[in-house]
Amino acid sequence: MINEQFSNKSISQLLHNIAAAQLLKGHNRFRIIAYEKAADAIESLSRELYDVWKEGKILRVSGIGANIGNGLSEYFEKGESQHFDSITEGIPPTVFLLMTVPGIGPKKAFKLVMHFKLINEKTVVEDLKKIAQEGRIAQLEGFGDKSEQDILSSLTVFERRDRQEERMILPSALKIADEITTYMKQHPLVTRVDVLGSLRRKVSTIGDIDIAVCVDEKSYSKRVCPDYYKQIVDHFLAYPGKRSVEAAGDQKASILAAGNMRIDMRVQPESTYGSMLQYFTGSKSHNIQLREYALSKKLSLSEHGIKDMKIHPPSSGHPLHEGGPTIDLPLEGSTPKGGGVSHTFKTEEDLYAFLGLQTPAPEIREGNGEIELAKHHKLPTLVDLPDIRGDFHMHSEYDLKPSHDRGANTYQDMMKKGQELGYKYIGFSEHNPKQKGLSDEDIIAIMKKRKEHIDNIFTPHDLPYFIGLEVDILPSGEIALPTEAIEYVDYLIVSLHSSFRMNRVEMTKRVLKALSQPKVKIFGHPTGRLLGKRDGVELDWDKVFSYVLEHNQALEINSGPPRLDLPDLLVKEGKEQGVKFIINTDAHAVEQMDWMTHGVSVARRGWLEAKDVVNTWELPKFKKWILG
DNA sequence: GCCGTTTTCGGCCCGACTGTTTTCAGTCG
Repeated sequence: MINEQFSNKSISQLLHNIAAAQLLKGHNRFRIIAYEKAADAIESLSRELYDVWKEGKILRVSGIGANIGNGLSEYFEKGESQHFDSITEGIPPTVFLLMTVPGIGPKKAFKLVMHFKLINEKTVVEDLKKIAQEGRIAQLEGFGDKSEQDILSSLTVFERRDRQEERMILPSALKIADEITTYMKQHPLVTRVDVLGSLRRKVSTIGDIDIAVCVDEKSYSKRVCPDYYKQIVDHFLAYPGKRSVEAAGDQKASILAAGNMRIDMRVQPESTYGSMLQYFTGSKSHNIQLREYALSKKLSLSEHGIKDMKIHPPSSGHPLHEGGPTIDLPLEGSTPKGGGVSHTFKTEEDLYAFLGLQTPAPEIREGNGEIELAKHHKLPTLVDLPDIRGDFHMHSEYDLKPSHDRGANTYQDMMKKGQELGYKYIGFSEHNPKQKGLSDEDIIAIMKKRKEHIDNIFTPHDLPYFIGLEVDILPSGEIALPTEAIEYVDYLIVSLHSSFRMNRVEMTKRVLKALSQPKVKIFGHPTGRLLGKRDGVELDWDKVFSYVLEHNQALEINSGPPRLDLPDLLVKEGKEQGVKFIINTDAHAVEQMDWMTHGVSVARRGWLEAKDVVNTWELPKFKKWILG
């Protein structure tokens, strides 16, 4: 558990503030951009930057170089940085506070603070609200009646926002996205609707939902009905699940839906839909890198297409034809600046191919080196759901007096579900019997009886099965199971379920000790995080990686939506060191065995191929591994 | 301030929307 002051959100905020301070002071604008890029990179990091820094890898984060890196090191060590402080010096802290109100950026915030002398951090929101109500903002140069009203309503929302803007776990956001998608498809001009952005990239938590709407090509080429787009936007704004309208233009709009989830929608015709898919899917970092790469080839990339800056079209306006189809982009009213030939793309594959790139899977479009590999057509073939041959972390209702919750279904139910899922083998893993009130002899007897029970109920018609157990790692590093009971299992999963706040050195010692016990093959939900509720534990991951590598063990990718643990970035780091993984659901009911798809998404985001995931292996190879 | 298979110097993503002006600046994603 790290100090809130050092959380990614806080650090990102800090760098944004520094960028804003430089903007206000008129510093070099590329320096400002650099700080903003670093802030964005940290915000979308799937691990805590503080942990990355502790591992000495802070400079590996794209966008953090020597200067910002040093500043952050100092900040992490001392809780403040002289360098950073010197940049923000002279800017009242209330400016940064007001910047967090939607619609107020650095310049407006500064202007308001200076003009109205808003220097009390505790009352600034209240003070500004009062000033707005008195109609004094509208009199300020650059402000008007409308912006005064906007500020007033933003402030009101801001006041009761407190902690509501938390991110949603993936399935909850998917549900909202499904509903709006279905709704948008009802419009006759709509030919296709896609959920893009972080949802398509399968990020573990979702901040907002992006959808793209494709309209009938005819409506575009005819151009007899310029209000076609408007009709789509209006349809979107009339969504019954809408709480409020955030913005609305000719081709895009934003609303707030249930749970204050923001939904951004954009309209595009079929002829340019590929560009839209690409633009709206890539993370900010992926898109910026892609555009920079395109620019190095004198190609300018946008959501409408690619402008070739090398060739200038004849003044008659007829575009040259080269490569894909070309049209005069974009729609009336926004002629591209500087001329250049425009190429449009119906599919993403066409777009990437035009740039000479392999198309990266959506899950890895994070700007973490995928563009570099795409140039050489060396992107990995990512593991996929059909590759999975079995689930090894599932809890049945069998009562072995477990230390934690039991499942809802019988072994037979889970076997049947496994067969339906097309699995080739399966593993059962209740929690270990609780130690309180049970003697070692009791536990050994329970474990023996359980094995007999399982061996009795299945026939050769059932899938090959393995008897496992999820065992608590005690604070001492011992496991919560008497050694003699290990005889009655084929494999053990060891997991942290208590004492999460332990320092890095002690925690690493504890985990490695648990991993050294006989028959331990899997480290379950390794960080112990619960999304939005509990941070992961502090561990020396390099040590964990090399230990499991050396002892032929696997790190679990737990598919439970509140966990998604190991996190994708650590999966990627582990893979780079040769670590093997197992994707499990941790199902406590047969329906939850369908969660496998979420774990596969994490694996894909961690760049895993099937060979890296042990439960994609053929039975003989897998058997040798798990019993080995 | 960051970064590199055309660069260790000389570049740096792109467009939509909004409000205030009247051609643009600020903000956002």
